[in-house]
Amino acid sequence: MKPKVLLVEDEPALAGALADNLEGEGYAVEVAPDGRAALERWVAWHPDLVVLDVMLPGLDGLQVCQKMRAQGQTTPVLFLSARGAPEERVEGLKVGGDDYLAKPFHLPEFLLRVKNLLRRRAETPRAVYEFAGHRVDFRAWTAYLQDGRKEALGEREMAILRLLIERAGEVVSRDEILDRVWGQEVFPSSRTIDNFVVRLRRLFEPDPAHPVHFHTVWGVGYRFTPQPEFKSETTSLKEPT
Amino acid sequence: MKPKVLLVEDEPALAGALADNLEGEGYAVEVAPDGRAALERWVAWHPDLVVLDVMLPGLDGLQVCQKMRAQGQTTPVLFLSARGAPEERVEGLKVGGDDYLAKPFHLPEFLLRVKNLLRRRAETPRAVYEFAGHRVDFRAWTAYLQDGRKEALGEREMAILRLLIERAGEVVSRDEILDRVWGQEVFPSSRTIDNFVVRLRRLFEPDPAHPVHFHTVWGVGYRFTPQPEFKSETTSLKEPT
DNA sequence: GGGCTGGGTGACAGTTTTGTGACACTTTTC
DNA sequence: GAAAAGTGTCACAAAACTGTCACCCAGCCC
Repeated sequence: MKPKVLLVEDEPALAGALADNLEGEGYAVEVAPDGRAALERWVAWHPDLVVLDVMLPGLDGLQVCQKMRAQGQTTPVLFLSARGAPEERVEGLKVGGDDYLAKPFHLPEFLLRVKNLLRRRAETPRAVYEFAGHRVDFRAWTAYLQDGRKEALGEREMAILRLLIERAGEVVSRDEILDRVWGQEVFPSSRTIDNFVVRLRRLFEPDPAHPVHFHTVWGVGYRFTPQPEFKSETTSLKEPT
Repeated sequence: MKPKVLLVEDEPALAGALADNLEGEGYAVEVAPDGRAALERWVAWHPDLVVLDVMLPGLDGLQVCQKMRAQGQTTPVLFLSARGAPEERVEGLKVGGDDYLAKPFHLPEFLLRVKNLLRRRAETPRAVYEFAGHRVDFRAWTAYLQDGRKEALGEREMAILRLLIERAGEVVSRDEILDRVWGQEVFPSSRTIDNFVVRLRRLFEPDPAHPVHFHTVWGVGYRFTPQPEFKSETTSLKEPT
């Protein structure tokens, strides 16, 4: 899956240009025009890197970074600032920024620094997920099943699994899966997604015909549930023996 | 254990001052006055971070960094340079540098950036690595195989081996191998990496056709596993942590 | 210079993954 | 109920990717 970059910049022209360039490098980009929007997108989207302008209307960049760090998140942050005063740079690094670049900057340098910071993404510790006795290692692209089997995961397989797990408990629509996993350009047939879900069920479900973890939400998409819970509202309708 | 910083700077006054400050921050510091000495100390001492002046007598900083990267080493590198031209910064980042600071710089900023870079990696690279009865000596570019044979390793061969070993258990993508071993500018064909892996397998795998250590991760890259893992289908014993 | 040696390339033959269409089956809607 | 819409599965084709091999090239050491 493409690395996700959250770009926080209030000047539309610069924001647009940077976004284009980042997209050209193969990143998924979202733009937030101010601090509040930045925090909101950050929580909702879980970007892999935040590019943060220091001067912003309302909440400034430093405060945004501080807020994020206060929540124990280690998402790398690259500061951008018009004033390149050393004291300010130090401020930025002190509140937990990982890099600091003064405007106006050299575009290739910016892109390289972004790439550098993202390189660390693979090293995040939160790469193993466990549920119902299975263990999925996203770094090793491997699933250790409950029964001890070890299975290698394909790229798409992993992407879908990761997406569903990230949204555990929520319904993820087919459209969104298509968007996230395949990108806007490609449109595989609807059967394709099903196929992958089938495979996931075969791997993780005790009884693939009666899924406990990978629920189908009719007319919309799928929902992943770590624990086979019995929610009164949903199960009361029909329960086959 | 104190983080080890190798400071490569030919001007004695500056070198002394920086060394003092770094030591004041609690790092163990060694100083190398030129490129050749830098490589020598690097091999012998295995620092956790290299602070590298770009302009050096003889071998310049960029070349030093390139040499280190060509050996698959991922030790973070912080470049220092009198000329802050953007093109030069980009050069530095391209050969695998992790950060770039223009002289004259603000001391607190320097110290913060050092701290930042050290935050990344805790594990110290080892000079000699053993697995499955083989022993690899990265200093001597030599592998002592399980059966007693002794094999010389080429530079690239070593670089890839080292990179994979540093990331043991993790998938290392082809892109990343290219980046770290060859640098951003060179693009050897995709077959090239395969070839080296083939060679590594021939050396270290009991049965090269069914690799136990150098796994292919389809569509992405390779993964090194020190311990031969149990085959999936048969046993349901206990799992590695 | 002439033969090594380590690196790098292109071709080719596998492999594995991904995507598709057909078809049966379920759930909704009317 | 019956028609319509949406899903689960399967076999199979199309792509994409990897393992090898023979071979080329550039330094390097006599």
